[in-house]
Amino acid sequence: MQAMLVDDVSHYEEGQHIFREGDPFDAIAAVRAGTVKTYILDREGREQVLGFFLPGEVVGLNAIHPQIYPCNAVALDTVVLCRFSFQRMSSLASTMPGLQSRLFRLLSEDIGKAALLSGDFSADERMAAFIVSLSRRYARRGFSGTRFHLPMARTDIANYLRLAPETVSRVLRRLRTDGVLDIDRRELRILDLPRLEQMAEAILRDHAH
Amino acid sequence: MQAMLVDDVSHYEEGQHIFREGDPFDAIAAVRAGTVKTYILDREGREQVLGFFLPGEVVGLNAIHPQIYPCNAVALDTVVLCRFSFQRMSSLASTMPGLQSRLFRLLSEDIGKAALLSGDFSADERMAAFIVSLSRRYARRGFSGTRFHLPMARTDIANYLRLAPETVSRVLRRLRTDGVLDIDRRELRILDLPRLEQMAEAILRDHAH
DNA sequence: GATGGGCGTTGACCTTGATCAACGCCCGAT
DNA sequence: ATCGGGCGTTGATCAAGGTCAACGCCCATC
Repeated sequence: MQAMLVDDVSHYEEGQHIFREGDPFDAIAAVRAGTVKTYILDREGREQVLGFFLPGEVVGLNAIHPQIYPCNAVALDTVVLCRFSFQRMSSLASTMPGLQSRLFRLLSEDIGKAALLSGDFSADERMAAFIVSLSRRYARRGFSGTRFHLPMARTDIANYLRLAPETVSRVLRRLRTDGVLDIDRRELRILDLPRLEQMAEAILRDHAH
Repeated sequence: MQAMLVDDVSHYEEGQHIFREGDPFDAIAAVRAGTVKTYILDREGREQVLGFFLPGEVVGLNAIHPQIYPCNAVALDTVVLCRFSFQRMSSLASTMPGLQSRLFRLLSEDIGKAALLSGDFSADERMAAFIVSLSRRYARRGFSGTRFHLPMARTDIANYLRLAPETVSRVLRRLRTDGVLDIDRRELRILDLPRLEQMAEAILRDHAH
């Protein structure tokens, strides 16, 4: 069924844009490999990171209405994307309840995801939630959930979590000192996942499966 | 069409619960009159406000998946609700593209709404955005956009905006001192809407009509 | 009328994370 | 090999808003 709907498989080099704010929305994009970052630029041209998308995840769902991408998406490393025509997809959804229900589900999950940062959480909690979320998403796709490479810069993590980069460094150092994780630049190893999950639970309570 | 789908019109007194966390999801609830607050309770039983729903707005969309309400909804004053069976609605959506498209739109708008608080915004910006958002939503339904009664307590506003109640009082006092608005307990009058909108624009950029 | 509870406001003090100002490391270009 | 730029880390200081501790107002109940 999925092969039936794939319009396009495309490759992007690190730093290439997949879509830009204002582009017309016509397809749902699923990441097959690599990592995608979405961001907006504010009035002064400063970047605000909205999210990171790992293999198996769908980018740009919030463009369904009003059919225009409200943000930019850029490849953080080499990315492979599968595109599904939304027009064709929603027509088929009319006759295939399973597909319609799948779309409702994806959209409903995105509501949950957007709430990740809307709480009043400490820097520790945010950082823990970010790491646990990555861990779970990598594990869900068959990758290691305790040892992974961070494809995004500290400044991007900080921006996404609405923290200063200095604070990200400090929290990571504290977590390393406490024996919760080990980190060397972008190589991360989780040493005490239950501890991290405990720190993250207030944030991730809606996403425990 | 809408009359065709209405299962139920019900009334709630102030303080009555409309649904509770864990209740099975079976219908979409549209507010016809009054105001609804949604909240969750954390592990220690503390309340976290998730949103306020005005007349014409739909409560509980994020329950579509996984068919269980993830939060509580309570009437802040006398509330009239219309319920639409989601089962029937989604079957009909399969054959009526207009309805399906309307559902996608409602869900997509909810993603946008959840992002309201996910940024790194000052107390002033949050308060301004809250007031402008209320103003626009009241105006959209034909009520006055510059003079309205706040149906929720300061503690609820503070909780929703992730601020302390003292801070809400202080910001409102500052805005009154600056001549931006006048407020006496729950009666609010906006005196300088452009100024408020300017303060709110970083937050509301995604929600401009 | 008196009392109690809920709500909102106010001032003083405290805490968390941001800002500012460096420094070190790594990698690519020359 | 050297240099420059980007990235990450570290320490000192500052600021926004939270916490704590009141007080005043309003309304319902007795």
